[in-house]
Amino acid sequence: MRDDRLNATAGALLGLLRDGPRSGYDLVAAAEQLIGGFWTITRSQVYRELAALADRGLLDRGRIGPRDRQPFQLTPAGRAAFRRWVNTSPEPENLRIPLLLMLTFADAIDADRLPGMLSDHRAEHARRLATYRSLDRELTAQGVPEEQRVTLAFGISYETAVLRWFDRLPASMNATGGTTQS
Amino acid sequence: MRDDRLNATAGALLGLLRDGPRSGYDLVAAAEQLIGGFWTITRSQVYRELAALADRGLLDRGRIGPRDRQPFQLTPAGRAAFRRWVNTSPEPENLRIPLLLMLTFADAIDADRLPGMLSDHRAEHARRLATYRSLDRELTAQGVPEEQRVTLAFGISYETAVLRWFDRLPASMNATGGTTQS
DNA sequence: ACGAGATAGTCCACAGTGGACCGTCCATAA
DNA sequence: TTATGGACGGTCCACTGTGGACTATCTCGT
Repeated sequence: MRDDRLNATAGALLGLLRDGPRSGYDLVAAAEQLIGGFWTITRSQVYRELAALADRGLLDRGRIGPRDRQPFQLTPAGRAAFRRWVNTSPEPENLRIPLLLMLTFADAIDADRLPGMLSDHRAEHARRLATYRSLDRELTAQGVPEEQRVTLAFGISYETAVLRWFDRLPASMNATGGTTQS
Repeated sequence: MRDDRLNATAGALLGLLRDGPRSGYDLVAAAEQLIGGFWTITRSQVYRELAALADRGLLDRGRIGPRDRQPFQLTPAGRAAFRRWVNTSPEPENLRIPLLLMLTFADAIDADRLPGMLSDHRAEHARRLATYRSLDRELTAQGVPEEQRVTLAFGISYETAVLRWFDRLPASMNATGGTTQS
């Protein structure tokens, strides 16, 4: 029995395919929509993984449709591999935040650029928080259970914390000041 | 004038070398200690980047010391490149959280494994929060200014938010319950 | 005198990112 | 009617990032 472990991306693809055959293109979109903010998969990687999974017999390639569209579907082996993967312990998270890296060197940043840099990033986080909140309200209204909104809840917690952090930066960095909204 | 842009890792290395010559090994340790939680650089990458930076004339290789230790030092061109890099706008952050990915598929996780998985991760975050807090107290006591503790402040905000998120997960997932501490 | 562990580096396979590029199909506007 | 802009669907590549295996060297405590 050969090494049948899956990386997280492969596991996720199998998981998404439980709902039925999809093309690589669809899978990218589905992943983006499901967990975009806290997991990413790129086109390049999806097609690479799909090919590898098909080679390992975990997926079947469907007939090529219009625009070279090729759906993939789970095989029984793929379904089993997914079940095994989803019951392994998740790897530690990985956060890469260039803004924090730069702030480590804040002494070398031109004083007149820093506030703009900060407020741009802050605005982006505020935008995301608003998006998450409105999406959460919408799903709640549609009766989507809490269990299926935990990622969204995480996003809301996270963005809220980030905004608070921005608003508590030392005044010396935050010359333009921050107005906390919503 | 050729393309003189730096990736974030290269920029960070140059930044760390402002304090004087260091070896790759030291740089890994310094980076880990400075911003370990929100930026990472691995051995392999450091040596790869150092070689590339030296080839571009941004670093000078020092004499090889004991244990093949080779220090690198900034050239004037390197110093200038750093200054340019640190004044570019930081790229968007990138968060990869396998736990959230798995929870997206929580319906397929064995009910008896889920609580353990969650509490392990929660405990790890609690540990980190404690570390950050104690380090922050220590640095504050040493008179390190707030400006040099913003990353730590971010860590504290972040871990606090994550713990709150854990504690508010639907009871159906969190069978063992969570006791918020500290 | 020796073994454990820290120091320092090399190398490789794999994973992940972003952009360039290519064709196809469809709606709509001139 | 045509053409054209944009959405769809995929390939390919260079670069960046991760983790582990492997080597050698030096230090320190017993």
